[in-house]
Amino acid sequence: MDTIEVFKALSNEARLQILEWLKDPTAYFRPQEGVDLVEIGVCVSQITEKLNMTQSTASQYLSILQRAGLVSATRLGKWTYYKRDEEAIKKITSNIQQNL
Amino acid sequence: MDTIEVFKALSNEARLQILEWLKDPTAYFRPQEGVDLVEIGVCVSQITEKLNMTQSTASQYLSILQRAGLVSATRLGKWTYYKRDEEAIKKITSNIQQNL
DNA sequence: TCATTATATCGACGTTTTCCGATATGTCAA
DNA sequence: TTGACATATCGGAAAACGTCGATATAATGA
Repeated sequence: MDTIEVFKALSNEARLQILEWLKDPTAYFRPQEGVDLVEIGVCVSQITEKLNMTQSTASQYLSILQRAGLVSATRLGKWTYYKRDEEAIKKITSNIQQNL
Repeated sequence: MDTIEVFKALSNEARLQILEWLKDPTAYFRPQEGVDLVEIGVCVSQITEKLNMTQSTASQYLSILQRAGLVSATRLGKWTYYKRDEEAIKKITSNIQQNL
């Protein structure tokens, strides 16, 4: 768990926004054909749409969040679904709490 | 309390190092003529020395930490003493814990 | 007042980050 | 297989960051 990578990932308004939205996917995203937004996650297109940035940027930002261990990805057919990794986030915040 | 500024301040190895040292000043810094390292803080020269960077950089990094609310500064004579603002840090970490 | 010392600020330059458009890859359906 | 769609990756321009040396400011003491 590289703390600096986590802080870097969190040093960006758009990425914090994504994490925020993913806290309550059904509140922020349209329901998806036979996919449980909460269990599986939200696809890149929907995040791109809300972000008001290009698909390229959204994809890269999701990658950064994933590398930092804050979200996880699941590929299903054409779609990649991203969701928060609450376990990991709990470990990270408790680590920050303890060591900062 | 600007969260992003905090994360940016923490996205740097040297600045994290400074925060770490300031947790236990007497362990990492020489005693200072009639100044309580713990109560008043550590002066810029001593931090510069340990950082292995220039005085300019140390001063700027301390400024960044201060603007993020992580440390506070006290000027006494020629010296500026920096110490962790534990109150603020507690608020910040608890805020991260709660909102991340 | 002047020299000295501690700190802050300025200007610069290389590196990293931000964000984009273009294109490649993967997947499905016809 | 081909076309269409979702996502990832590449290459780049502009902004921000990391870090320095030089210089300005503040405080002290001779």
